[in-house]
Amino acid sequence: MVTREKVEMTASEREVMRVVWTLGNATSKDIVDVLERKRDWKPATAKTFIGRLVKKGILFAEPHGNKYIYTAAISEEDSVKTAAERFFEQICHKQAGKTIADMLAGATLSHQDVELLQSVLDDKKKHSVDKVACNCVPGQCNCSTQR
Amino acid sequence: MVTREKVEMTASEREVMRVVWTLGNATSKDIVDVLERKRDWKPATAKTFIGRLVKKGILFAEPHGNKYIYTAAISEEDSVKTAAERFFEQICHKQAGKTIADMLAGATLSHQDVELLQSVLDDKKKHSVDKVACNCVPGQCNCSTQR
DNA sequence: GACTTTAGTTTACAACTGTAATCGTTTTTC
DNA sequence: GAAAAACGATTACAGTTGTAAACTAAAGTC
Repeated sequence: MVTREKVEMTASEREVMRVVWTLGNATSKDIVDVLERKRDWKPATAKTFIGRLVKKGILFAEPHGNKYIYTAAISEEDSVKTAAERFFEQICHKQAGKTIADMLAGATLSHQDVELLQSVLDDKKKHSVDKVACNCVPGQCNCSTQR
Repeated sequence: MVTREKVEMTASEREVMRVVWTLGNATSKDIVDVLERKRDWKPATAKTFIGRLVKKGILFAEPHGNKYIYTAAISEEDSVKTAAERFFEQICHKQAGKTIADMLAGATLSHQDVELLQSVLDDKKKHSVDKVACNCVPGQCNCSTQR
C-alpha cells in the first residue's frame, strides 16, 4: 500500500470533517448528534472516525477541561481541491474538458456561480491549446487515433 | 459496509479498465504488459484485479480457445460520470459551482473543449437560480449564514 | 457521596484493497 | 514429446475501512 503525500480521508471521515468545518469548533457531541441523524451512526462509530482523523493529523484536538474541542487542520476548500485532483489523476488529461462539461451540465448553479465560471472560462480561452497533451502510457488511451 | 447500487471500482481496478477501454478487446497479456510498465505491477497483481473486475461484472470474459478476451461491461464515459457523481455527493450542492470553477481553472483545455464548455455554460445561464438549495443536514454546512 | 451520563480509549471483527506467490493446465517450442 | 512459457485459479497476507461494543475515568445529579 502506497503512502500518500497529501493526507487524504475516506467518505465517512469527510462526513465528520464537514461538521467540524461547519461549526469551526466542535465537540464530539456535536459530531455524534449530526451523524446520528444523518447517517444513523452509533456514537461509537462517530468516535472511531474522530479518533482516526486525529491520528492522521487532519483534526486537531485541543484539551478543554476533560474533553476536547476539535478543529480542522485543513480547510474544506483545500480538501475538496485535493480530492478533485485525485479524481482527475485517474483519467486522461484529454478527457478533462468533456468531464468538466458533464459535471457542469449536471450541476445546479446560481447566477453568481455562472458569472464566476464565465470569468474562469474567459481566462481559459486565452490559454487554450490546439491539442491537449495526453498523459497516458501507450495502451491506456487512444490519443493518436482520437480527434 | 454498504452495498452500492451502481458497481464501482477502485483506482487500481480503473487502471485495468482503462486498458480495456482503450483496446476494446484485451487479453490478459495486454493488460499485464501495460501495467507492468506503468505501475510496476507483477503479472499476478494485474491478474488479481482482472479477476475481481470479472467477478463484479464490470469486465466480460469471453472464452477464446483456452483463454479469454476481455471487454468492458460499462463505458468509460459512464464510469467517469458515476465517479463524478459520487464525488459531488460528498460536498454541499452550493459548493458545486465553485468546485467546478476550480477544476476548470486547473485544467488544460483545447479550443474545442472551451467551445463545448461555453455552450454548456450558455445553457446554464438560462437555468441558473438565485440561490442553490442546500442539500445538507443542519450542522453540515452554513447555508443560512452563507451568501 | 452513590448513581448516571458523557467523553475518550481500547478492542473487535468482517469486508475491501493492494500486492503477490503458488499451483494446475494448456500451449508453445525445440 | 519433453521442457519451457503462458494463462487462469487459488491462496496468502497485511493494511484500510465501516461499524460498533466494552471499558475507563471524569462530571453532573439527586
